[in-house]
Amino acid sequence: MRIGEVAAKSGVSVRALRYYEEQHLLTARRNSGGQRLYPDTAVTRVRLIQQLYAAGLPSRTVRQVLAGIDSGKVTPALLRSLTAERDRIDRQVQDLLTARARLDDVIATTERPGPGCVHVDA
Amino acid sequence: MRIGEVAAKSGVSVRALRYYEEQHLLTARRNSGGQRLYPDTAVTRVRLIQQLYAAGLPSRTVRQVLAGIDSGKVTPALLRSLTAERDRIDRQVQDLLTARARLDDVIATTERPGPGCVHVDA
DNA sequence: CTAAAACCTGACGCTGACGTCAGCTGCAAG
DNA sequence: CTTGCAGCTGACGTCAGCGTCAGGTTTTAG
Repeated sequence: MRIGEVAAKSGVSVRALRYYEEQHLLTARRNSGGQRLYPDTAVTRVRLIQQLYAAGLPSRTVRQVLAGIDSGKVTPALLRSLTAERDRIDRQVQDLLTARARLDDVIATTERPGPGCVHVDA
Repeated sequence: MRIGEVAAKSGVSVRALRYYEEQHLLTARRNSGGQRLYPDTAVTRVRLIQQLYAAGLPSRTVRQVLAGIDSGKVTPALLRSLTAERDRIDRQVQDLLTARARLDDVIATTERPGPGCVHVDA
């Protein structure tokens, strides 16, 4: 597969794929003309990269995770890093739910008019 | 209260407070020397700002939310904006939980050794 | 064979929420 | 009075994940 097809199938831009290569997240063979050739598994790998990015992992950590998966073994250092990220994700989910509740407060004051009084305390 | 105390009590930097003023999220009186003077309520307001930022709202939207709270009324346009943000938050939480599950996969392969086989499909 | 896609490598631009430095002023303490 | 921290206003730096040209090559369709 060439880069355009991988981009289409994985839903990211061609630029992003080249960026991933720069960051050593994704490698590709080259044909005689210098164009990148990807195996079919690249599509899933890209989707995984996107998911990890969506979780706020920096490319450095994504690289470590992928290295762990590729080698089939996870170093203790990576393990600590992963559990730390997992905990961070849990906190972030809590933050999001808190903010969500705040938004609902504001939304509710409109739907139920009257002396609009959003709880702003602590 | 002067800016340093607000920063300490709300857990953000002095720079951030001045930035909030630039963005019209937070106003302050000035003393004769030009220094900012904040009411006690500023601390709670700053925490609210932080929570909304943590949810990924851009300062433009935060400004609208604060305006809505300050005036006690929410315009239909803001309401649409808020529900859109709320839906975005819901999607983001889902993404985070998905990524969290992936991290758990990787973590699990280590704790239970063997032919390490993380599900990377779709 | 030729035109049009698709691909290539740089390299600069963008966005947002601040960090940080420079150079100056205000203010409370000894 | 003076020392020294706290505050002030610009204004440029940062970082990440790409977007977007520019200018040239390779592949594909007709």
